[in-house]
Amino acid sequence: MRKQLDPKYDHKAVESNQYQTWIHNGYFTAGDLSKKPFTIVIPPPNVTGKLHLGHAWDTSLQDIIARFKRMQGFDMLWLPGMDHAGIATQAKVDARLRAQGTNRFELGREKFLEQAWDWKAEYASFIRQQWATLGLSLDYTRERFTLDEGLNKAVNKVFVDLYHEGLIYQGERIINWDPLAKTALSNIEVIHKEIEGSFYTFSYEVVETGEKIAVSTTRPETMFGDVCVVVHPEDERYLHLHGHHIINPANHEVLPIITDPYIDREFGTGAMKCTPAHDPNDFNLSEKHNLPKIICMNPDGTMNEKAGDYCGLDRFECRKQLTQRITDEGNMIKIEKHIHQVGHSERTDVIVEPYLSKQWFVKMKPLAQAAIDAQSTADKVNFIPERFEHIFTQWMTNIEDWCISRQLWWGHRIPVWYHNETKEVYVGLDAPTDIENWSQDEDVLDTWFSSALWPFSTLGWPEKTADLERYYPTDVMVTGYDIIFFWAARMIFQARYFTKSVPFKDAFIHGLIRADDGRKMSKSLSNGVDPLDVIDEYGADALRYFLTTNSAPGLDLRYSTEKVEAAWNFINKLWNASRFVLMNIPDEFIEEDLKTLTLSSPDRWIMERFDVTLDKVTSAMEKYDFALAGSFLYEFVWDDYCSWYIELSKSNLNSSDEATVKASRNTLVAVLKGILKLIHPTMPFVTEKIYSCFEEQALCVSQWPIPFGNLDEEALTQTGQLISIISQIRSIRTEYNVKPSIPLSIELSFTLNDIQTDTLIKMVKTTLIEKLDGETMTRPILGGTLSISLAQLVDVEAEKIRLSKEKEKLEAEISRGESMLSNLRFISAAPAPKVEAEKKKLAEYKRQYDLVNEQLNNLNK
RNA sequence: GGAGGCUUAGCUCAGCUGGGAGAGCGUCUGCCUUACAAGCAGAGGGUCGGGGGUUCGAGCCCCUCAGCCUCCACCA
Repeated sequence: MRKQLDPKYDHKAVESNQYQTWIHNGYFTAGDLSKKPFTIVIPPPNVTGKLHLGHAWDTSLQDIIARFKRMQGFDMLWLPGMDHAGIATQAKVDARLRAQGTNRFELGREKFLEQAWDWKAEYASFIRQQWATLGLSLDYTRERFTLDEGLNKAVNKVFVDLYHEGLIYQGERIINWDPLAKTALSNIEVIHKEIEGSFYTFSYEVVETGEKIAVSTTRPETMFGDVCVVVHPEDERYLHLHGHHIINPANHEVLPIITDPYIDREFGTGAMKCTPAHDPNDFNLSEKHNLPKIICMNPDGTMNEKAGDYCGLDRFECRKQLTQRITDEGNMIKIEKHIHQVGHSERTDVIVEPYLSKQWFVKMKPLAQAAIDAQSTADKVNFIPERFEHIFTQWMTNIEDWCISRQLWWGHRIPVWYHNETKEVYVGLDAPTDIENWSQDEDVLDTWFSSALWPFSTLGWPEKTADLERYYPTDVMVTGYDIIFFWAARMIFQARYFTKSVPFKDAFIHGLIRADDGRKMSKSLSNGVDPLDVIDEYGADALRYFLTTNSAPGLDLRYSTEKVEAAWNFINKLWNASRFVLMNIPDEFIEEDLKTLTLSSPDRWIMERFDVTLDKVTSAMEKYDFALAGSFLYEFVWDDYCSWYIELSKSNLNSSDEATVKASRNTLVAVLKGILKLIHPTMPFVTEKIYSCFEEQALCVSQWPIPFGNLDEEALTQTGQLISIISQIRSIRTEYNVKPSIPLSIELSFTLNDIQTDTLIKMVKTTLIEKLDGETMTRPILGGTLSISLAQLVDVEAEKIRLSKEKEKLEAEISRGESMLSNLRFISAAPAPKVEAEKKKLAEYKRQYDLVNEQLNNLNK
């Protein structure tokens, strides 16, 4: 008994259990050495929480590519994995511990890490479940985690090698400090937000002359770390003060006045306080002038003993109290509103403190330059859309050294040991043998340090594994433009350096998903949409179709319930069309080769339409333009297959001629199966379900369609004419308000066969007669004319108006065509097929014009 | 201060190398036609942000103006 489909499409019934079947059969396990490999590694989601719509989008795109390539006959490897997400996960575990009334310091490093691993296990299984719900064709036999042992080896190797090459160094520099997480951050982990602050101008007394000068700052609390006041050497206002001293109004210490051309005379008062330990520019000045660097804050953002009475106070509270005191002492000149960009921690959102600290850095210039240079060779990363390459190269060009050490516990421990007595530094893959005399660096590496190695470390690098050999470099990386800097760029330069190749040939960049109000989805706005909720209501197939067919490449996507519904409706359409096919084939139906059958003209017509669609869809998918592919499929399924072919096939299916019935059944099935294949990458569940009614073999491992190649011009014309007649009659019925239930008789300038005549009756309740009596009107249709007796119509005047409009339209078309074709520059410059097409069109318009004109004259008689 | 994106039908958006303006939703009209009323068949609706230029031909290329958005950036 052939499998049947439920009368109603129920996405829950369709989507449950399917995934397990795929996985159990190992359909997604790569390794068929007879095929050409194609590789994608998943951008590893953070184990900080459940996946959001952005992930659903990103992974759906990858799954489309993976399923498409698999069906095209590639040995498809889509490697899954997750990211330990250092600071983000640690913050989550910290929060959980806080809720349990404890903290990581009470637990100690080891116990804390156990907790973190528990957290990871919990969320990893949740994420895997979400992947399953989405239907992602991942090879779980190769799943990796950024903190697993193999990746740790890769990380250590990279660190040690770069260190020995002089590309990793330890240095005391101004870094971005997160006082809440108490760790250093890299530049891109700092979010600059425009906020309204105050611009304080204080009065400083010059020791030698007793006069007062004005100095401004936005951060008065850092005055405890000031070491001098700097003016421009040629600033006439201050020439007489060179070599003099001032009194710091914060702590009344005497500081020198120095000069440096760095100072912008136009800004503020032209006199700048210098705080080397709390400002990168001031730091540079201090290096140049050999000034001391005074740290006045603790790692948690409170003031230290340098702040005197304010010691222990939070930096912002100190700011408040200090400015009050200076005001009380009469040294406040003014406080102005000041709008400026202030750095915030990406993860904790607190204001970042520029802070002098000893950290590990990657020297970026040589690495970046190599990556940039390679982009002008054949062995480059193709960014799709192209414009993202400029964003990449620009960033790489202006890059600063990368601060990679983090004062966290959750992450790859830095492979550096310090000798307990000699303080000697040892950097190596293995711990020193006399380990008892050494202490390992307490810090861990930036999460992105390990993510940067993801495309090759997951395949076994630095070991020369078979997988690495076979699947690397990967073919495409799919990711959002928001992490080009964080991730894509770093993968590229690390791969370049360590594997001497690109990490991926294509970088397919998509946008961000937005809420239906057009704003970013965010917790604070509570406009976020949970993919699982959407799937529950509409199914994963509908969600996937929505996500992948509703935006242009590289642009953002706005969530829209209506469009998810439209996707559901499309699936419903496909479902019902499939039911129609199943209803019209007997249980014992066995497919036959279409070439051996006597195909009707609609059969050939739909095959030709399919071939055209196959071609367009395939090439759109090769270009990752899934929106375009989706619309081709939508039109073909809904318009060509359902609205026309199924309707036209009904007469054939009812035919008394066995061969006609057989051909029609076979065509219905063959084209439907082709459709299922084309749609499968986008909507795997419903297509697999329907396909199972026709085939034993799973759709996901079936072969991508090949063209029917059964083109027959005459058959195409015949069906084209039939469609033209039906459309014309439908228009006439609407124009003259002739109810569909009222039969019409028409006369044609050419003949139709019995089945076509039958179709006319079925579809538009119209019969064909040889010669109409009385007055008629005649309309042009494809390759001929259609006449209808005026007696059957209600309103002759309306026809006159319509004809006049039609005439005007045709006149315009003809004049357009004629002017184009009489233009020598067009004839010579335009491509020949274009010119031919225009000639053909003009001839057809002229034919129609003559007809319309004649009709109009008749009616006006 | 740099860089990029967007502006097309009432709404949300497509429009690939320049060669007759499209879709979904919404609106109007008519249909329970045995795959589908979450459907079917028709219809209406746009001087493609403004201006200029290149071209035989511009939604698409160039210049310019305006509005919205995003990213990058150390001005105290």
